[in-house]
Amino acid sequence: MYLPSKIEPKWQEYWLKNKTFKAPDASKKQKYYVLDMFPYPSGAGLHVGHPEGYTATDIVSRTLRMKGLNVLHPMGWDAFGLPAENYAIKTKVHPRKTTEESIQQFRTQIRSIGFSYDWDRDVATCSPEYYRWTQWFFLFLYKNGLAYKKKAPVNWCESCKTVLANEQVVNGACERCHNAVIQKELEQWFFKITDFIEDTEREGRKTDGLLTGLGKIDWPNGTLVAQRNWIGRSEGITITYPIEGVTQTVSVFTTRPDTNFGATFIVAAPDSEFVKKYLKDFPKQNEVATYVKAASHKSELERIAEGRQKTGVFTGWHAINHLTGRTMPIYVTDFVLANVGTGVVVGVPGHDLRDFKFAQAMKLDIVRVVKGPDGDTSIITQASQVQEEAGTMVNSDFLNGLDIHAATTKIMDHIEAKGWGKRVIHYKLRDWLVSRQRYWGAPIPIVYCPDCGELPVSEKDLPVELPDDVDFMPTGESPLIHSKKFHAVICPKCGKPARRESDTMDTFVCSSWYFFRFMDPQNAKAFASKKFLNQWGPIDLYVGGAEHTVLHLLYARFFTKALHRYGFIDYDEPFLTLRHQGIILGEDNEKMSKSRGNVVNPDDVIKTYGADTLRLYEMFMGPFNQMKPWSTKNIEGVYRFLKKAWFLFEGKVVVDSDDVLNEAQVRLLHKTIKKVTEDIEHFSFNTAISQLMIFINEVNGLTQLPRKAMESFVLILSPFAPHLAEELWAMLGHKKTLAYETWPTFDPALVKDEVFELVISINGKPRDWIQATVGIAQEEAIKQALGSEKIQRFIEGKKVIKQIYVPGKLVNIVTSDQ
RNA sequence: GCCGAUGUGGCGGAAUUGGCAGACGCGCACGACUCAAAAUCGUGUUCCUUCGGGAGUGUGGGUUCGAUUCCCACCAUCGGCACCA
Repeated sequence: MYLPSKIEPKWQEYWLKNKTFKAPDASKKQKYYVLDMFPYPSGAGLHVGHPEGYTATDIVSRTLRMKGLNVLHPMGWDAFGLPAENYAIKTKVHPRKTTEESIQQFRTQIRSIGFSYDWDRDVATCSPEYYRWTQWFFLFLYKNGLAYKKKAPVNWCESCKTVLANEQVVNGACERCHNAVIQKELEQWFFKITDFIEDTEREGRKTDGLLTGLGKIDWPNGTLVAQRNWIGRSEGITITYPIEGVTQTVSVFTTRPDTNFGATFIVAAPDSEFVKKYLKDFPKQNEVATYVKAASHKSELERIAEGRQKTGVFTGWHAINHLTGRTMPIYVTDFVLANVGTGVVVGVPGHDLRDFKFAQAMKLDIVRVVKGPDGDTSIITQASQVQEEAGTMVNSDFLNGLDIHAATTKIMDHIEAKGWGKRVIHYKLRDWLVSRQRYWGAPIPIVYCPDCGELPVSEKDLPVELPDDVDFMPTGESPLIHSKKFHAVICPKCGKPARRESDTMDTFVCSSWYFFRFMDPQNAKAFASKKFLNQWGPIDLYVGGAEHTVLHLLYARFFTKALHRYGFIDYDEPFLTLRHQGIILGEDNEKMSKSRGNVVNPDDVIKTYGADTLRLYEMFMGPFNQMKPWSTKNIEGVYRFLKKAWFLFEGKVVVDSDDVLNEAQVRLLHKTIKKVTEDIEHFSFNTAISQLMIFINEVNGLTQLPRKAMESFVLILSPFAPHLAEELWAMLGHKKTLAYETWPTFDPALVKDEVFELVISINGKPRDWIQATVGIAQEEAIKQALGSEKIQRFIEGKKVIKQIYVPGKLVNIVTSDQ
């Protein structure tokens, strides 16, 4: 009987006890680092989505070990974060307790699936041994001017009582609780990620920027595009205009100076520097002040809810267009974003839809300066006439007749030559706000001394421990502020009583470097030694969900580039190959959720069918990176396959000769080895499994087991169903694990057939099939094809105008219509 | 609106330098074994058909001897970004 519950725990214990998958630091073998995105251990336990990615990396890891590589395959816990703290607020159970329990549960569940992790490298981000080095990273960035404090308008969630990073604001609402996010001015810590957008050089060491680095890594296209868009590089020009009757000037940023002959007004963001600086000088300062105040009270959500109706207020000032001499009224409006360029924009209503709508609302002039592909040169009165993308210049003096792109270059040169403006590059990416007014995170290692000011904690005093005895109810300030024990600190410089920074770090900081810790997890002197960082890094294969296309991956790349710049590591990209798993939907084709009641618990699957079936099923469901629904029925299919394999081996006599296999079966085995090997390399696990099924179906009736052939089969099955494979390996008479046996190779001669079925088609439609030898010549193939009675019937009375032979495949006979 | 992905039987899916559409699995039908059931094994299973064939990979065009595959235009679903000047 095939009893997974008997064999699986046994092998799991064996692997653990013998440290079968320990990755030795000293090895002559070539290294390969396979990493999963480590899970956040939530109280809900493991989800079927977790083993999807973990099985894929496990298949790759097990295969590469058999191919003779020294594989580093670790697992750990992303253990700081809001859910545990929120749960604590609700239930009064300390986050440390719930987190430790969850880690325990996750570890047990993950071990019950038989993944080949090196458990000696297990780390949790909430342990002092770990966050000590998270704090070290903060100091590392701080000392190099890459961490700084700034009063800034920040995204504030009133419900979570915390600041959010731009990335954590979704449609103007908090990513977690979906409450409206408001703007608040606070002193916050930032990491200077923008310093790494472009290529940099320090002491002769070149570090590829976040943009160019994307060009040399093997990542899914969509993720590369998302990163590029998030960084949002745009080349433009800042133009400074004089203002009529006063000495002040106004500077605007534009990427489309080509349309500047059509500029008829200027618009500034309510919270722009320009408005802040000159508000009291505006002739209409009262109206503007009212508008600015109203705008600041609007949340991002309200702005969006207004349906993009354009509103604004005139400042009373007019700027003068250098090119046309036209006076352009300056307005304040909330459709302009303060943090883009100068926060002030030149209005070209003929060729920008937003400007057009504003001009309509404010009854401002609209001038056409571009003739689009439709050839329309009439006065622009409707939105459909607003040409933004393409065309040639009109009504623009020396630009007339030029394509808009050529005109852009020409006018930029002109503006710079005249000294009216300067080319600039603008990025959407902002520096990373890492302060959190929360308890369950790594404390920021800074102290404030009344005399000496802001000082970094000395490295030898790390970790700054997170005290357990605090009231972590959210108040808008960090809970640590109320902990006397935490604050009992003296100034490292003058020895007077000082105050600790009470904010903690964003959990994304913890997860930006965990993959380095796995390379040297016990190191008490450094986050990892240079030797191991360069020996094991970079990560060769990284697998995880596509929800991390910007956040985590961008931050991890930033940390890697910072380490590279200062000589800690020799590589400047952390993840050479990245693959995303597709989301597993519920049986009803909807996203799994408690409220829908369609959640599948992996433990239940293991209980009924075993871990091998769970692994195999998740890989057999469909293409790895695609979204796919769960099906309880389809699990039966892979379970049957494993049972077939078991019954094929159980109680059978093993013979040393492969003669019990016929030639077709031998050929099939070699084809199977080839296909499984290649499919694993291409992440096509579903087709690899179907090939294994084909093989088992073919040899199902065997009464004696040919040793060599069956050994090969067991070895290529083992990455997918390792427990069963170990058991079958033992049935073949082996005493130890197959984990380091040599991966089978195929005989190229046996993969190619000697005869094939030659398809004969007429006008592209297959009509007959005949046996032909592989090396058959074109003339012979066509002759044989025409010799077919069936074919003769079809071409009778018709004129054959062409014959095509595709070697090893088909003959196509083309006839005329008559 | 922009960007990215996807679209093939009753269902999950397979097939890419353009060459037999539907591998493998599920489900279903029939058969074998059984007193019976389960399990297992075998056969069949895209649709239509006058059994000669015909149609067919989201839709409409195109290129080609030949298109699921390449090109153009559209439609639908999902995901991301979203007033970024």
